[in-house]
Amino acid sequence: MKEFIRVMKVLSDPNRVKLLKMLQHKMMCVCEIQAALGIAQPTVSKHLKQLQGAGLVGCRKDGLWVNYYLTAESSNPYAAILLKKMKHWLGDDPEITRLVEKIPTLNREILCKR
Amino acid sequence: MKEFIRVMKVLSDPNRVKLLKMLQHKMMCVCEIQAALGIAQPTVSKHLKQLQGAGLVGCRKDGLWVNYYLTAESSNPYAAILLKKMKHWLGDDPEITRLVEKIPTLNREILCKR
DNA sequence: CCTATATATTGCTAATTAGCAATATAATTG
DNA sequence: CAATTATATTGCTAATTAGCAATATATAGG
Repeated sequence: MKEFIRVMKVLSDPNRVKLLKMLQHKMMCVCEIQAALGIAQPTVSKHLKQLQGAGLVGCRKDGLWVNYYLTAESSNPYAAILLKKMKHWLGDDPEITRLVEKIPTLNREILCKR
Repeated sequence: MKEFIRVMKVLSDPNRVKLLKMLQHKMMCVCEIQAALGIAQPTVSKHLKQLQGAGLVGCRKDGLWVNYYLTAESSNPYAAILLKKMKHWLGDDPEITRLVEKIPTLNREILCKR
């Protein structure tokens, strides 16, 4: 029950959903996500921590950057199923499409250093 | 997006999840649900209203009673899919099984009148 | 129409949480 | 090791919400 609730709770925030939809297209670092969503960096980190706690995303350090990605197989079964379902969802949402279109223009070399 | 968030938010409360799992077995009136969950009647009504708003349950009046049931086909596509998925979920959760076992013992004629 | 009863609504409180600014940590570079 | 930079953590505030008690609404029976 607790596992289920955790996934549902994590999926009930628009910014976290947008974040997952972006990660469907590309591994991303925190500053790229921050630029795309237009929210403060600590807020992004907090969202990512929750997504990680629910088994929806994982990360790998690469120097100063930390790359976040969708988990291939989660320890949380509800996470795995919902992630799969979400691939077919919200693809036509205007807010999501606008975000996804923005992804290729993000350049972490330029975005950072501030 | 809004429809999706709404379903996820509604599904991220333990009492609402328990309620749905009970409705999988039987149509129930408010006082039966109240007795099963052990929470105040207005709280039950509020949960039911949210579940209804997300397209997860419907209701039909029968005299003084109002019978709530899982929606066969919801206007909210996410609701429909999640309801279907949930049929195979949490069946082995101890809290859920305890609740479901209690259902046959509930008698609305006795429960009410207070 | 008056009473009883099942459910809905309202008003309130305590707990949770998304957001930010400030600060801490960690890794790279000179 | 000192400076820089990407990310994480902490502390705080405003907004949301689960819960209850009190009250309102609606329906059945006398």
